[in-house]
Amino acid sequence: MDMSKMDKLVSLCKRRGFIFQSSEIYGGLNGFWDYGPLGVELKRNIKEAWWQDMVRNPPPGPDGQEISMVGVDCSIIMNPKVWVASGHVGGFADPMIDDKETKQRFRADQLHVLVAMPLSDYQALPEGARHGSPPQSYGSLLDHCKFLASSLESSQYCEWTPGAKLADGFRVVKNSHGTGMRNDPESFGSYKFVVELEHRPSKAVWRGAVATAHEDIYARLAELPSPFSGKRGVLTEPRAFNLMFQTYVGAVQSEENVAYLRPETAQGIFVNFQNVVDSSRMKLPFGIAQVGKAFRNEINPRNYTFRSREFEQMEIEFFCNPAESMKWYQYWRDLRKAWYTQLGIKSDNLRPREQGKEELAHYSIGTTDIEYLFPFSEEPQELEGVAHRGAYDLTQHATHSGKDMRYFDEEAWERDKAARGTNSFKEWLKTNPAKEEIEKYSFVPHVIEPSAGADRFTLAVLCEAYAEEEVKGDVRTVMRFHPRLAPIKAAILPLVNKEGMPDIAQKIYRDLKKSFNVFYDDKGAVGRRYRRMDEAGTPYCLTVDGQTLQDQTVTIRDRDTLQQDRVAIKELESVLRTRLQ
RNA sequence: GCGGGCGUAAUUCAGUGGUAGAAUGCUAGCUUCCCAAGCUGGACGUCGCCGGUUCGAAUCCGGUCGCCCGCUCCA
Repeated sequence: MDMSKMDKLVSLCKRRGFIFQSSEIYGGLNGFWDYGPLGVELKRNIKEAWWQDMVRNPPPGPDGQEISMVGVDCSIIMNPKVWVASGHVGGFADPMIDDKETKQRFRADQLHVLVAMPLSDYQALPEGARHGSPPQSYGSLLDHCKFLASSLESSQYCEWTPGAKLADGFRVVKNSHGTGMRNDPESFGSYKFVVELEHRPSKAVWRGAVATAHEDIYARLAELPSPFSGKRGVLTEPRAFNLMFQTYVGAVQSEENVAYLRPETAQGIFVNFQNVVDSSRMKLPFGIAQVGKAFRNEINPRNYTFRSREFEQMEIEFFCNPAESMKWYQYWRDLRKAWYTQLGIKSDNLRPREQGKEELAHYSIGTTDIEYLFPFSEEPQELEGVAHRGAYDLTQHATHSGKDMRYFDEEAWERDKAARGTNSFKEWLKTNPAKEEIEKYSFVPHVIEPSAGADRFTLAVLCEAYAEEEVKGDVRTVMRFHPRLAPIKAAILPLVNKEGMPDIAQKIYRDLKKSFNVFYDDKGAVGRRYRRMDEAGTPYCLTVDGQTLQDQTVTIRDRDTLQQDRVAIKELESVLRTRLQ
């Protein structure tokens, strides 16, 4: 037998009831998984450890101060405008085009087809529609695309290679790997037309732009040269890859009541920002946390539960004064890494990785991925992203909802108002103070977002825990969970099924299960029962033996060292409590 | 979505056209005072699903679903 560690782990998870394939008896469903009796305990323990350590009892802040944290639990389906504001409606629905020959795939909106047009027409384009800067609004974007499409009739497509020979008056200004689009109309002066074909593999500023006009432009895809080979006739029709799960609210399925299952829990926090401030007397800095399901229609779920279409997030949005935001960013980045280490993830396998500038989302000032080296990959994979999101989200929601998302710093105003010569902030505003001065008191908070994957961490814990070792010529498979996370905390075992041992063991079991998830087992030889508990990752086994009958003590076996100590029955609860911390 | 591989018991696998197997696990009883021991029994598979070829299909063919690997994707 030569199975990889990952194969053996997957097998154990199925066999012992950690993880099952969703709806397995019907052939499963790609990208969906169920947690079995042991898995659900493990995942609950993980979520509860997170809530306890981040929300109820977070460690002190960078200056030793108490951290203020509260939770919310938001609906999965929200007003669809939320997802317009967050950018998911525009950014998450990506039609893709394949190059049939080279098997390359790219987002349709990364195929830029700029068509010939007279210079005067170019100059007549709205400012935002000219190359180089993103259109200011969705509307102008649409207009721009339509305009391009309507001029297709008079267009001529360039060949792939820059400098390729074209008809008089045409030239190629860029190739696929060019950077920055030519935005200087003067340079077009000596040419009647400018023709350009571009494929931009990097994150495009014009996301969705051309996609919105695909009926017009994509009708001519067959004539377009492939950005990879320059060959015509190898591009497929764009196919929609809608990464948001869509549904309908109400019984009538019409365009007006389309809604989405949330692709992240974060937006529920942002839209409730003012509610929490108003209802809970929260003062900056403070955080709002949420644990919950999120849904993404991944193109290709892979690697066991790692990339699932339904998954659970543990997210914090930490709101702070912009002036202090970098301090808090560093605080959360370090704290989140330390948390994983604390729960038994070896630092060798844990890689914090600062994202490069070119990787960052356009709104992010900095992002650190906390990555884990899973056995299924040679590259570390993301467990959590700690992102400095600036004021982006609250500003977006302020713009789209028309609601004020600013925070008023009463303490700062109380401190300074005498110097400002008035008690009323509103009165002071009438004196037309400088913007920077106003923003000392009233501003949109910056946000630090530690966003962790509950299922990903559960998988990391499983991978990290799996171990095989040789004991007296036999292979022992043991899940070395941190005791806080272990699904079963202790097993209670009568050494043999006679002399009243089962009765004593049952009584111990009934007492302990009020406080811990414990397991009673009297089936088979005790060695076999120990091994069964090793596979379940149970840190302690309590065994009732002959001596128990004499002195009311039992043995307590340590999963990792196999050492046994004697403990009085009446002290079991406190001993366990200590050892399980 | 593409290419390749695979799908038989709870698990890991054997079985290439003729009555579905092994090991482990599970289970009942005996034994057993400490690490998958032993003995004697037992249960468990419409061979992923649908269709076709054939007298006859786990086996051949087509489709489909799922899993794995590589691309691709992962605001």
